[in-house]
Amino acid sequence: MKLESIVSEAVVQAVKSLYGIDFVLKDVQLQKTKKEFEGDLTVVVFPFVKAARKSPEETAKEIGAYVNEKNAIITKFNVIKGFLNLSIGQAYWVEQLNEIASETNYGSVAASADAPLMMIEYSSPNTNKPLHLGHIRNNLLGYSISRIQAANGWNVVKTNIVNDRGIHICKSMLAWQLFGHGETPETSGLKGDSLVGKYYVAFDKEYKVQIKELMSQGQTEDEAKKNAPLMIATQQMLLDWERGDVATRHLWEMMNNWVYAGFDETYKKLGVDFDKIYYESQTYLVGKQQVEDGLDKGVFHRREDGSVWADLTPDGLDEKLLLRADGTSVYMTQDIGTAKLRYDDFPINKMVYVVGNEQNYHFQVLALLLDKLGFEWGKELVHFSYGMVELPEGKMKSREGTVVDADDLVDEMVQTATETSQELGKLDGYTPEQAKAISTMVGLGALKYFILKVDPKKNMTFNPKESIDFNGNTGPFIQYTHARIKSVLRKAEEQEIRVVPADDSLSLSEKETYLIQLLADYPAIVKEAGDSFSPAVIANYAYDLVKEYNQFYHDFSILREENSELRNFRLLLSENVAKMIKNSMYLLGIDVPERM
RNA sequence: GCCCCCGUAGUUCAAUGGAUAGAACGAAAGUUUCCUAAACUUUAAAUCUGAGUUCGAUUCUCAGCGAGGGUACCA
Repeated sequence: MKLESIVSEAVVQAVKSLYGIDFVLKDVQLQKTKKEFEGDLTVVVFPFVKAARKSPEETAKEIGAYVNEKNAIITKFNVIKGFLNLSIGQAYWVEQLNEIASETNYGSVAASADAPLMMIEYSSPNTNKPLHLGHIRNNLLGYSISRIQAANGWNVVKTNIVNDRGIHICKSMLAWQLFGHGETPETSGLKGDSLVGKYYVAFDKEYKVQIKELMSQGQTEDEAKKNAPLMIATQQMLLDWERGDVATRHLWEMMNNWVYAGFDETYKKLGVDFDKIYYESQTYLVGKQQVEDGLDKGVFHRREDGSVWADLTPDGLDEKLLLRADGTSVYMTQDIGTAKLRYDDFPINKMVYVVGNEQNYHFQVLALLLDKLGFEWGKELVHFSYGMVELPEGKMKSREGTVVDADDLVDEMVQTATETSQELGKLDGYTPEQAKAISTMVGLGALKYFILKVDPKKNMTFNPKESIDFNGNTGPFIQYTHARIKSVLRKAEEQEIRVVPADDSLSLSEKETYLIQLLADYPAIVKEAGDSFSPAVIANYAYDLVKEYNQFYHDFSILREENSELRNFRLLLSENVAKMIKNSMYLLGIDVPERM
């Protein structure tokens, strides 16, 4: 049984016996005892003070004395104000360590065949420009949360909806037609997605010129935006695309294929993947059909100009456009169609959308619309809403060229890792392939950890001028600690020291028992990360563990310890710290090296 | 206008309503005949303002100030 449960139960029993009041386990507030006080686990006794009709100190003392006497694993207690600090005997900790050591995947719940299925959508790029830093956060969060939910016993299907059609794609296509002179990735040497992105920017540049011109002729800004020849041509192109015009489709296919090749490279570089990819071009018609069905059912209405709307004012929201006056579909139409296809394809129990918080409203609406259309799972969808990545100057804007390109950033990180390794002489004597593999791991680790350690709900700032650190609370710090432990374990092996279960007659330091306590926390951390959709919980845990271990490593000898039982214990402890580092980094999608 | 988020050391991030608000970077000072110094130790440094609820508020409520996002034919 878990320590927390044992103690909670003991306290409930103590309160009942001492004061005759019934509390439930949930009422017992437990926390790790702060470092500056003696003890392992602290009970907050304020909730019981009223029932006890005594001062907080007295109540704490009485409860402390009771649980100390009745429970063998509680060996000591002390009281400070309303806080009851309990010390847990080390026999318990040693037993815990042996148990942790016996399970390779301690803390993970394997999914059974009939486990519920969670589909997680992430990435969801537009095919008009390359991926940038915002997409990196999305991809890393989506990938990590998939692993975390799998570790919590879910069957997970990772999915991606590629927004491969629509007015934005037509902009790139039109600009390429007008200004491209037949340029291809091969002739330009550019990555396919970058090439297409170049024309998206070119479109915007020319569009702005046209707007300015029309405004100088006396049109308002809104009129000019509507009447600019480029915009009219783009809208025509979208209509041509929707009615299947061969030349338009051909151009579209060609340019999208360039983009896919580019995306594949970036995904591979980031180490993310998908089980099932949907394309908007294949789902939007299903969406349109769903909207038509909604019209028939009377849940939507058509305006005089032909546009279709959902009236959400009874739900406290606005009216929402579902089909434009010209009959073309919008973002929402597509999402409805995609949802329909997904639920036809998979027995989904929970649908998760990893999408930025700028779309909170969109998903509020989507949930309502799906519900109105009769999908019983509509209201159950989870919008895993994460914050924006901002630059010190503010938001990134792809049209203004202030975005941080995903490929460039990864390359820079790996480059910095390579240089740092060389400076420190860490990779001397390694083959170039080995050195490259380690630098890649470390560079990516730094980037991923930097992004994932932040609470996903919060906006975060990234300063491109200051490179991401490799010291302190960073991925490389955690990777380094793993490599360090592995080095010790290799040396132990060379000395033919076999690591066996620990002996409970040892005398352990506080640092050592605290490390075991941290290891034993892992299952609860994995659960919390899953419940709250927060890889940051895992990241912070790993950092705490590693920080604590490095202090231990500094203060104590492992291989040079003369007492062989103690030496064995420390090796076992180290081995399991390494295991937990590796397991927790796995949940973040970060690899850890054997040496660095 | 309306709706939603956010405001913690110089900077980037932590803190289920609980003890003296934790880290990291940066700044200052130290640790290496010793298992990897990408480490360890020490110092200085913060809850936007004002009320309220509470035994107890960074956390909850209200008001103010400041920043960001959304808001009906972009995705």
